[in-house]
Amino acid sequence: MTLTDGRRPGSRGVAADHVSLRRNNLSVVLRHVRDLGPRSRARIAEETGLNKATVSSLVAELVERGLLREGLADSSRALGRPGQLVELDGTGVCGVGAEINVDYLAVAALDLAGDVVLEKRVPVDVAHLEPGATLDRLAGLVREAVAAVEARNGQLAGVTLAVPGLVQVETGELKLAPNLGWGELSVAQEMRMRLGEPTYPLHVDNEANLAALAAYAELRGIEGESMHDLVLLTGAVGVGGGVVAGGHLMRGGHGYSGEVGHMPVAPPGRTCGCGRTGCWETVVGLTALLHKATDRDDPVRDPALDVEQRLAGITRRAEAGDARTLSALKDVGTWLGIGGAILVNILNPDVLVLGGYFAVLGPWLKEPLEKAIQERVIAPDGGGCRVVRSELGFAAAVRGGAQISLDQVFVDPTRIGAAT
Amino acid sequence: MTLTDGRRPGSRGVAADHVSLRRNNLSVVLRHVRDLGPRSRARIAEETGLNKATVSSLVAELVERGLLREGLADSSRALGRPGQLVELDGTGVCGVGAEINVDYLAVAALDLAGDVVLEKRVPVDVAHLEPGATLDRLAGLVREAVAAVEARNGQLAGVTLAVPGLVQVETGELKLAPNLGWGELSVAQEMRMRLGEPTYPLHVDNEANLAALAAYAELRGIEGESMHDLVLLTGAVGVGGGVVAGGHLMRGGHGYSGEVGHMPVAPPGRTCGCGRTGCWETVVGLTALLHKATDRDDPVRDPALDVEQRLAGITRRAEAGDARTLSALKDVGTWLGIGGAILVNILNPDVLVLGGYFAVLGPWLKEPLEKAIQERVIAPDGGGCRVVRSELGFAAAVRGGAQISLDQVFVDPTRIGAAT
DNA sequence: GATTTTGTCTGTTGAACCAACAAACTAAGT
DNA sequence: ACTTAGTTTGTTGGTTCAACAGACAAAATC
Repeated sequence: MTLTDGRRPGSRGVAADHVSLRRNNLSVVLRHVRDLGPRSRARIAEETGLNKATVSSLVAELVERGLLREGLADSSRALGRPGQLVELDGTGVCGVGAEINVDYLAVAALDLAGDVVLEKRVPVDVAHLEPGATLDRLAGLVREAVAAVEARNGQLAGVTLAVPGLVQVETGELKLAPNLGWGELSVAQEMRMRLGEPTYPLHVDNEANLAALAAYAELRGIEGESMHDLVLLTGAVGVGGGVVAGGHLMRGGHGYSGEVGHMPVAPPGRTCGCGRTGCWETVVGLTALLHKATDRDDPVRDPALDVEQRLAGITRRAEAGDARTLSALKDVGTWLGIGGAILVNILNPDVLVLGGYFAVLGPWLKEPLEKAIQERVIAPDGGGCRVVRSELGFAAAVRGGAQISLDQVFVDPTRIGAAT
Repeated sequence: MTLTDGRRPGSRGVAADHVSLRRNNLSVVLRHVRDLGPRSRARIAEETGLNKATVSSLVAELVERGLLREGLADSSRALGRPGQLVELDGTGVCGVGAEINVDYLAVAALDLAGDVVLEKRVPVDVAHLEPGATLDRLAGLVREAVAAVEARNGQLAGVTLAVPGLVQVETGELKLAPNLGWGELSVAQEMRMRLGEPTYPLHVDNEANLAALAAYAELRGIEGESMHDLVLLTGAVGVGGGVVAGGHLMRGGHGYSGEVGHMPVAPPGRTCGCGRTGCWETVVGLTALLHKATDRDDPVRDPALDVEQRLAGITRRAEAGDARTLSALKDVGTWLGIGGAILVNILNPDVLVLGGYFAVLGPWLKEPLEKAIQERVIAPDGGGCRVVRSELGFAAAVRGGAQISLDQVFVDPTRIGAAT
């Protein structure tokens, strides 16, 4: 991770002075403890290459800022004086993520340790509501989350909003959200107004991007620290894609990257929401699955049901071994692999993560998907890419939003807490 | 650009001390002068935010290392004492790039200012030669380039080899190069042996990746410094893709990214070299163009002709307004746009660069290509992506190889020159 | 000569480093 | 049980290095 850099990794480096040097090393120690767990000062010094005295000084400052705390004595080493464990102090600082999606609003607050302080999701038929009314309700949820953080005496690192559309990250303006039926709208400005011009940072980002970030954090715990490249596919009505490349979220030149749903891979068939035919999401979106697996008058297609109830219905049938359901799932899995192979050939990720409804139905999708990828990827052994289900479900984007707010604290710990 | 980082941007930051602080600021000043041109110390201080005294000290060290030199007096400002211009000293340090391709070997040496010291290309029918024999000949070219650098009394920053295949960058091992007919081979080790275990760094990288890097440097001069995201498409027998995202070369988890030639976008037609049908390169590769534009017994298809002679033939006919040629070019342009739109939707680059034969025939390909992209990209206005021809032609990869060696000097100027 | 700008010089500050050391513990010997 | 040697931890005092701040001589214009 950069030290003195701004947000753009490609930019010319920035001149550094003693302050940035200190900031860097504070960040190094803090992230070291986050990633590798509680450990003594001596061990931190050994592992980071910093001097023992320096580590002591850095830890003291981080403790004063409420980011680290001293824990128990370390009895793991046999000989010598036992060290005092230093661990992440989750209680002090929290980040909040909130999400607008087609049929729900959601919010999450995470503390510095990544533990969930509050998580809430309410069904809302956003497409049939005025944007203003939706934002009113979202602001209510954000206020609840902020209140929960304040009730814990926590400082708020920031709030990040996830939107399923094209977002200009720098300004927080939404350009287009076809699934919501929204056009241009300055979401950041509207929300700042509704939240009473708050002092904490408020950002807006693409839903799939934030979900990818959450999956990245989730999977580094499982797949290991050497995992740096990931593609997340979230299945919903459409298909969203988020890319982490070299440990950084890939946003593209104008923040419009990851629009994978409209790759023209399918044979000309159903017309897509974008007006064309042959789009990937016409064969792997939830609608496509329902059309393949059920008849028009099937009870799972009842408009009164929400996504999760429909998925529960499909899952039940698949578990019972219903032939038509299984065949439809295999079909979707194969198409998922055909598009997935394109992504793997272009991006060569370490893992391809299934999110949203793909994660729920993962057990049935995974096998045909992996087969299709193995057949189509040019690199030996599928480029070493594994297919993995995310456990975060529909909470991935809000988690990612909370995390990206917290990440700023890890990059620059001096943002938080009293000055020395 | 990072400061204290290793090669992997996602890795945990590295502890910094006074030495890395100095290294960073040396790098900042050096890159500042490279990117913004000659200027006085006072101006560098003003623009970078460093102190005047600090800049003096940094410049002195960079001059001592042979990376900067003092130029003329700056008479641009009206009032006051004129400054002494400080400029890049190209003469001291050079980087070398070399390339193995299907029908030629090439080498280039660039100095620190980016000026060409030597550039050479020799036709070689690599596919019908033993790999060992090819490497022997390549080693000869590299020795020529090194000799040219030494003749100028220049220090060699490094040598980078470009190969049209899947390369493991860390080890320098080639995994697969279908167009050469090569399998697994440790190119780095073989070349080090042939060059007599040289002391300078020797790396191996994918040809399209290096070409993308060269195009990035080329276009930042034209498109401006705010350009950070680029996709390069090199047309040859196949199609290669290179991606620069956020100013960094995107390599993927195992270095296998950018394999765009086999996206299944075309209708089932000719069988591709990979054994499947419908691959992108079956409709946009040079062979596809020749099949569309000419009959079997057409003189441009004469096996005695090389690529450039064939292209010259096609160009001549297009300029003369030959209907069949123009129609074939329009066709290829449209298919180029269909695949290109996928890349733009996924990666949202600032520019899509045409390299290799696409650049040569760019005038005829560009219009249908842009039309196809505009129609298929979801983001407004094609995601702000422009289509641009590269002027580097078939020298892009060697230039990129030389540049990536030189880049190391800009990141850490203390690698070069006498210690203070 | 007054003014403005450049670049150097002197001294200060801040942060990391180094070496020494007291504290806290284990293990072995008496 | 008590002592002693050996280990490891974390702090302290002093050193080093690099950036900074301000003063100032030099070199130009007006």
